[in-house]
Parts: sequence; C-alpha cells; structure tokens
Amino acid sequence: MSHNPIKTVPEPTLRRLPLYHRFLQELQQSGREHVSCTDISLNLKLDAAQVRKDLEAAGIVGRPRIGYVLKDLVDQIEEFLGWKNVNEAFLVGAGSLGVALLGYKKFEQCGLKIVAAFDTDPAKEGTRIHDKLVLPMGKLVDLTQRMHILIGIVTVPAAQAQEVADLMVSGGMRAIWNFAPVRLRVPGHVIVHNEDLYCSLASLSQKLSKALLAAPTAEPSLAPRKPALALN
Amino acid sequence: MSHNPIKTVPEPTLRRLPLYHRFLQELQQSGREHVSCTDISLNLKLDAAQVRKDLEAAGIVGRPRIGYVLKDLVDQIEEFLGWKNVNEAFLVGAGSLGVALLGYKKFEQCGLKIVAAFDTDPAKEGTRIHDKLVLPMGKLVDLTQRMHILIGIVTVPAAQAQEVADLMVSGGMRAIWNFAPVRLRVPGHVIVHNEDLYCSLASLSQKLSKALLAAPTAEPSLAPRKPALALN
DNA sequence: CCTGAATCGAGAAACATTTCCTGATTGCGT
DNA sequence: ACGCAATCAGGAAATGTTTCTCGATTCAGG
Repeated sequence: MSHNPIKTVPEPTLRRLPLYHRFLQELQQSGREHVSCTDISLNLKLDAAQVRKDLEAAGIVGRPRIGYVLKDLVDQIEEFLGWKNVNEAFLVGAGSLGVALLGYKKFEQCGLKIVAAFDTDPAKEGTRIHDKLVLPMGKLVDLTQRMHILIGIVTVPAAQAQEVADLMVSGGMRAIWNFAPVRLRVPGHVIVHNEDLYCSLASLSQKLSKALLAAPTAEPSLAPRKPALALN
Repeated sequence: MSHNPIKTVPEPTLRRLPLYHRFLQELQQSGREHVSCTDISLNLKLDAAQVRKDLEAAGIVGRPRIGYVLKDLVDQIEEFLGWKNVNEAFLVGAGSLGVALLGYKKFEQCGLKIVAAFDTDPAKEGTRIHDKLVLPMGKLVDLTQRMHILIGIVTVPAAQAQEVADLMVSGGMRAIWNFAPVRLRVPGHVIVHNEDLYCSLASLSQKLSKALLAAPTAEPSLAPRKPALALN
C-alpha cells in the first residue's frame, strides 16, 4: 500500500462500529441472514443515513432492497477494525482496575490478547490473575522486545504512568491504552489512547448541572418520597 | 425548557476543560499567579486558540497581556463543570471495576461522591469497600428515593445492566454512568454516559492496524532483539 | 508618554460530521 | 412482465468544531 488507499475514518464512526458489531452478533444468533441500515438504526436509536455512511467508510457495500448479508457484515467490520489479527498486550498495574481489565474475556474477540501483567508489588509477583501471570516491572522492557508486544495498557497511578510509558516505548510498543489521568509524552510513532475518567465525569456532571437548572425535579415519582436517611 | 439561557457547550470542550483544570492546579502549587492560553497550549500540546475558545465557552474572561488569574480560572472551571456542588451517587456492581471506582478518591473533588455500593452477592452485604458500605440490591430503589440520589454508576455485567438502570430510574436518578457494554434504554429526562471500553478499543486497534501497514516496524531499537520467548 | 510585545476577543474561514434529498437497484406481489 | 416499496448510494445542505486573522487592550521599558 504505497499511496494511502486507506482514507482516514472519522473517530465517531470508529466508535460506532463496535455498537453495530455487537447488535449484529445478537441478530445472528436469532438466525437472521440479512439486515438493513434501518434495522440497525432503529435498535441503536441512530440515524439510518449515518449507519450507512459509517459502513460505507469501512468499505462495506450492501444491496438495495436486501441490505447487508449479516455474516459478511460482521466479518467486514471485524476485518476493518483490525479484530481479525489479534495483537498481544501487556498490562502494567495490577490494582483493581488492572484486575478488572484482565478479566474482560471478550477483548480477545476484539483483537486484544493480554498475555501478562506487571506490577511493582513483590507479593503479586508470580501469581496469576484471571489466568495471566504477574511479573515484576524489571522484566517489562526485555519481554516486550523479545515477544514483540505492540500494545501496552497502563493502569498504574498517575504519578508512575509516564515512567511506565517510557519503558513501554523503549521496549518497542506502538500503542498505549492509558487509564491514568495524565497526558503521556511519547514519540510520534506511538499511538496513545487516553481513558480519562475525570474527563468523562466532567461531561456528565456539567450536563447534569445544566439539566437540574432546567428541570430541578424529575417527573413526580408515583410513590411519595419517604423521609431522608443518613447512611453510616 | 423555556428559552435556553445556557448555550450548549461542545462535548470536546467539556472533555478538555478537566485537562486544563489539572494542569492549572499543578501550576498553582508552583506558586504562579497568572496563566495565558499559550502556557496551557504548550503544556498540553493543543492550539492556543482552542484553549481560548474553550475558556470562552465556559464563560471565562481574561485580560490582555496578563492572561487569566490562576486561582479564579481554576474556580471558574470547577463552577462551570458543576464540581462545586457535590452530587451523591450510588454504585451498583462491586466487582473489580466497581471496587476500582470506589477507590478513586479524587471524584469528590470533581463533584461526585459515591456514598454506597450495591451488589447481589450476599457475601458482600454489609462489608465496606474503601470505606463505603455494600448493600443488597433490594434497598437500591428505596434508598435512592429517600436520599435523593441523582447519579447511578453501573458496573455490573452487560446482562444485568438494563435491569439495574431501570431500578435507578424508578428511584428517581437523573444521570447514569454506564460501564457495561450495552446501550441502556432510559426515559428522556435521564442522562446516560456510556464508558464502553470496546468502542475505545476499536478505535485503538484500527489505528494500530493502519499504522502497522504504513510502518510495520518502529524505528530500529538500539539493542538487537533477543530470541522470542513463550510465557507460561 | 510613547513604543512594542504579549495577549485576549471576536469574527471569518476552513474543515469535519451529520442530516437531508434524490436517483438507482432489487425483490415481491400481482 | 410490471409496478411498488424498500433499500443502498452518492451528492448537497446544514450543522458543529477547529484554525486563522486581525483589531483592541494592557503592561514593560525607554
């Protein structure tokens, strides 16, 4: 692929494709053969035109009056998202968040196989979490290199995140999924995805504040509220 | 809604404001009094004009040549995001992800106080996690009503998420922070924020696939790779 | 007090995304 | 075989977001 045959796909589209994928898989189990954009849009409460454009962006074509062949569609979405060729990943930071991620079985169906975890805590060294071995930080760079691991998942506290990212980069990783609330500094060839809960929360709380100003109480609940209560 | 006095702020802006806030707090600790958009943009690698527009959207004004008064700026961002008046929240699903969220101490500084957790597991009932009481599901609706809890956090498996959301809504909650990979169906007056890791992952893996096609190997690492290794 | 540089502010332009519209294709029922 | 309705496709319009440009304001230095 010399001169970019892959046109860049809008981020919003990328984030909707998995939604379609999930719904389509459900549909498949109910024995359907074909599906139209309208079907998808109805289920996900989106605009049908948008669904069509998204699929178009992923290079998927359908047939008038029929829609898309369900099986092919699921396949093509997976292909497009890169979920066919599974990438191995290391996770650093075996705290509760890390443990939670290690337990997400379906990541493997989405092209992500977490093969090991790393942590500074010597007590965790050598144990297994969700069947994945926990190793000491010292081995991170070496193993990343040897095993050609391309994806790193950062679930350490903010203060250590940059340091961990540096190790990942020096081991040759190309993508970092960062759950720490900091912006990592990495070389240009490394992709960083920040999963910053505080940013999400900001959006939520601002919208709630706004909504409460507009309509302080929800539609009156059927049952009258009982006296308030303190929890201790 | 009568006539909207609060102009709607772009979602991207809402998600950048916490970034500014975090950087500004650091700056504050280093004793600075004033800050310019340029300072912020340099640190976060954004466009200065964008920073200015974001602050403008939040209704914040600065002074030419000086910039913004650091203390006021931090205050105004918090005010705008609704982080001043703390909202209480219930978390449902005390699995590892739930436990992780219960441990995020800084949520309180961002207007979110998780006051209790709920879980179906009787073994967890009555225990405390990060100092928060775990209660049985049966008490969710009643307590939500009595305590006027407005925010619910869903950290249960996908299969139970809708059911939990229904309970939250029936108790009078107005906002749901959903970590389950499903799209919840809720009445129009309820705000839902989906934290769907699979959607994030899709974006990451697609970009990585694309990047690997363009440049299969990173800049050659200094040390030659050692032989690959299997982990077991 | 005047000049210059840094900075905000506000509008214009460029760009991205979503929504709308129209036309072409296909299968179904008659 | 023929029309009808469902559906994709592709372009146009509308909307939203980012980037650019220029003028106004303010402080610092001579």
